[in-house]
Amino acid sequence: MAPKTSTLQDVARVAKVSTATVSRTLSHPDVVSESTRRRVAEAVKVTGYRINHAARNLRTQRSHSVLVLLPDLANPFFSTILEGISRHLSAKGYSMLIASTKQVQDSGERLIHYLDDARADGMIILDGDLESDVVNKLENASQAQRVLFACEWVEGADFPSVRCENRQGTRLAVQHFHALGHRKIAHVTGPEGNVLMHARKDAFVDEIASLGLVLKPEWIFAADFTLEAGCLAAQDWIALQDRPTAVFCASDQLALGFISELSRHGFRVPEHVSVMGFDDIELAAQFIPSLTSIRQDRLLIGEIAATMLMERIEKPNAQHRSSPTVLPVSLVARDSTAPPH
Amino acid sequence: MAPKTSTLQDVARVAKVSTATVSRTLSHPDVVSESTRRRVAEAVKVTGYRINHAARNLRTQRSHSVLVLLPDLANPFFSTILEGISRHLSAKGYSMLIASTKQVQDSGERLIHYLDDARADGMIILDGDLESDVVNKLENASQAQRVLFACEWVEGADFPSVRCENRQGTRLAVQHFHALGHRKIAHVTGPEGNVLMHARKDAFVDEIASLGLVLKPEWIFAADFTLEAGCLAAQDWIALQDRPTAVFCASDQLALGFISELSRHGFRVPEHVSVMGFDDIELAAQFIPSLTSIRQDRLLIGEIAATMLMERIEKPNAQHRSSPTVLPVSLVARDSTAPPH
DNA sequence: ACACATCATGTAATCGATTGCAAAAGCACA
DNA sequence: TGTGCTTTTGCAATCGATTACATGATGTGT
Repeated sequence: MAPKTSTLQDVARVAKVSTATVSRTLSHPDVVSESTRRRVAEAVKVTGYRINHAARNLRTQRSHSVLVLLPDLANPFFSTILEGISRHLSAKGYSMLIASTKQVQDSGERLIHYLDDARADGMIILDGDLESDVVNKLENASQAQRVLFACEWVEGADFPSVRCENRQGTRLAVQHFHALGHRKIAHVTGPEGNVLMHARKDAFVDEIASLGLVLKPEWIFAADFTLEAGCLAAQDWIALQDRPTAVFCASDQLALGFISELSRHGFRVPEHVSVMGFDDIELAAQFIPSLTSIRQDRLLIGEIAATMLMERIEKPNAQHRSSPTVLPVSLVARDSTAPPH
Repeated sequence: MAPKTSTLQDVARVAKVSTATVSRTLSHPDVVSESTRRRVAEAVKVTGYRINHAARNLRTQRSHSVLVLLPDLANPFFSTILEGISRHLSAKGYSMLIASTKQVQDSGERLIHYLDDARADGMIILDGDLESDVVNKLENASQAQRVLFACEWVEGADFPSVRCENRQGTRLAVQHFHALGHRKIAHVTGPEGNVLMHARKDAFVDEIASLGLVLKPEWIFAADFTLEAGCLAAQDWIALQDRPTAVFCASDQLALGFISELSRHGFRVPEHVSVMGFDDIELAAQFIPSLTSIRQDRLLIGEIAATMLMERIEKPNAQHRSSPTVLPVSLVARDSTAPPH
């Protein structure tokens, strides 16, 4: 007894109307008469009809789904953003596809095709470090409209994007240290070439300068956003003769790794050095010591990204803003920062 | 100049063969002659042909995508599992859809329909706490084949599943404490009603008994898997007259919260109390103190789940094993556990 | 040279919903 | 009752790939 799902035809037969009418009733209820609307509704209930997405997708040339591309699924930083995206999409009847840019099988080539494949109507990219030929192909007029960057972006390309106030966040961080009395402040950067890394590092250098502080070159530790890199940076800090009393890390993961490695070598935070991160991930508040950080509202980033993308998908002809949408950040002061001993 | 993606027809025209032949060349290359195979390959290259998934999905009645359902996107525990699933799926040309069971809009009703909607060929569920009417509907003969549980499962229902050795992991934990010399051991449980919570709690009680240890009722702290619950449990522990010297938490998040709250009240781990977790999430090694935990290979869980599901999707008639696949766990000893002072 | 098996290819129906166009029905007004 | 307009419905083509079946080409054995 295969419960063979029923089709528009079945509904039409039961309601004694044509399939065209059923289809109209379902997608443009206002154009059919009150009475047929009732008949069809009844027939739908009787037959247990469910629309077949494959058929609709083929006919309408839309997949009703959006691809989200992230550099690394296993990075908790992204999960809240996904949650935000997912909420908005599913409320609008869209599905969310996920793929990772770093996966060997998913060479950039492959990812691009989600769009012309009829597999996704648009994509949200959370990774600014795409290979440039991939970016070029995406910029192709027919596609750029349906691609949006969130958190990160590609310098030079003009895809729509949502991001947080990286410069302002960095400024807040430096000012916080300065207000506490720190004068020797270090920075652990993100990965070379990454747009966030540059935005934050440049803002850091600028702000240090505008406060009239000294910045030795060896107080900038090159790293990437990971825990491990934070540990390495801590080793570098330990090795210094003239140690900064405060360290601004470009991500919370970095900061956690940094603190953790320090503690393994007998240094305590904030007694020996103040440390802060960026992102305010869930764990920041629970770490020991709890981590001062720059908070970005990741749920909101996700929701806005989804909203903007759907706008562009559903009204491809409308004039959309081209400047990036920039969301505010705030400083959350916790135990990892204090005045210098 | 819309680059209008080309279709089978276009390829057929260029290669001067019928669309049927092109289709065959692409999906069953062995049935066409060497020469047409070359002609078609050439034509595909010239036209830049990409298969239209919507069309194929409609015709073949398969969506070539799998839905992964998780209780909470923002929980980092799941991300590595997703990574594992994603690797396998994308290698096989499948897409991965993600949805959250806790989302208001996604009432169970809605989730079920991904399958008969032609939106997904199967689903992997990482949440054992589905409402029972949802489970019932899924058990419907035509669907049960295409649903698989990972990590968690539903007691009584017989969907295929992959999980780790929860009992054995718990036993290892208790034995570890016992070997260190602990005799008063507490347990912070998962959420009431959750299958993992029960598996681990029961195993805990059993193992304590079989080692001949005392277990006071107030040494079992009811919680759920979150950081916050861990903090609360710590407060309960602090409030006890006769404090256990070791605490086994049902998840790493719990353990981190527990330790963190203790530290806020001046207690140190492992000096005042040994603590261990379950899962061995990335952060366990970096926390201060680093966390002893029971390791489950989440990447492997994901890969196996995907493999099993695809087996069932692609060979619906084959006889598949019905007993759960159970993966081994191991104990990773770190700094959060030590002999009692 | 004929009968027959084998292999390669083409023809056309099909999956299920949507939609332009035209026909029919309903309605108002003279 | 007839004319003209609006609203509601049906017909049939369409989206693009797959595949059962038919047809044609090639080859083999006697």
